[in-house]
Amino acid sequence: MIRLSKRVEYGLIAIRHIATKPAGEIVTAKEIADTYGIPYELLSKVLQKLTKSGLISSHQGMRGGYALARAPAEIPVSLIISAIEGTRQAIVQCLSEGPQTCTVFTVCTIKSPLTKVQANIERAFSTMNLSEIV
Amino acid sequence: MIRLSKRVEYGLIAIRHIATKPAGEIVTAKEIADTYGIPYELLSKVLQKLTKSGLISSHQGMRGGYALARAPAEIPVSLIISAIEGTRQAIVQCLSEGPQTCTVFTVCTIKSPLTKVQANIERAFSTMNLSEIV
DNA sequence: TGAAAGTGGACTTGAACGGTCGTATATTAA
DNA sequence: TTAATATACGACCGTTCAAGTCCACTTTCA
Repeated sequence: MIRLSKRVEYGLIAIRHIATKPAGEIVTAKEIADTYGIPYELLSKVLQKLTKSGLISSHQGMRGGYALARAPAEIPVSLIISAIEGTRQAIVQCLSEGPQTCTVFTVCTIKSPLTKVQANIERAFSTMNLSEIV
Repeated sequence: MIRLSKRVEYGLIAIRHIATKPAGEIVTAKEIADTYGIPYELLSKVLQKLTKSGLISSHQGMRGGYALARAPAEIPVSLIISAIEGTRQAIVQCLSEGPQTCTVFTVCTIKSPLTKVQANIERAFSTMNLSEIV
């Protein structure tokens, strides 16, 4: 009924993998890709997104790799998802776009009831953090 | 971050529209399509799905149309969604497919934590019914 | 009988996603 | 200083899927 993208799936697996290591230990993208059979190039991009969002830190060059940038308890699942998917999207267009761009805004009737559902979903993702996944 | 399909969106708008009418009154697909600016042909198929699932009843021929088949309080939003989307899908492949088809099953580590998130989402949709949307 | 309504299959199109390739850049060890 | 190893990043491709369209058929009532 509702599905996370492969990117997010890979991102969750990867960041969890990093979190299982002793704090500060550096993990390469290749190690993660090999361990879980994830396409290396795709995983790289996901990790780069997580880096840009400040959830993990990257270290270039030889002996480089990735490490957590925060404590696992400080990383809610919702942040991981929005970091990877970029534009945060709502369950219906009306909720994520401005009212002026919604074609059926004046007659749209399901908007307000769905905000409640939306809030529930958001909470489902934001109340769970990385420390609970490890 | 997570989005309902247009079909579901149209379905919710439509069934809500039907629910606002006096019980037993018949509403045509054309009326709904015109009112909300929804493509008629697409809406028809959505309504057909809702009909096949027994949420609404259809009346063919002239002066035909659709009416609710149950009381609004007996129609949870989750049923509307699954009626339209057909196969109920999980947020990650692992949860909806059998374990044997999941390529990373043996090493997949995020499956069990995500079942909790999944359950929360399901509950968000199943606890709300049509009578609360009208 | 004809107009109005639902039924249903086939098709097109566009965007998004998963995945790949190639290259540039940074860092470290020898 | 150089070679190896790692991330960074943009361009590209193929497939899939959702949205939308078209059209032929059936049913019903006036």
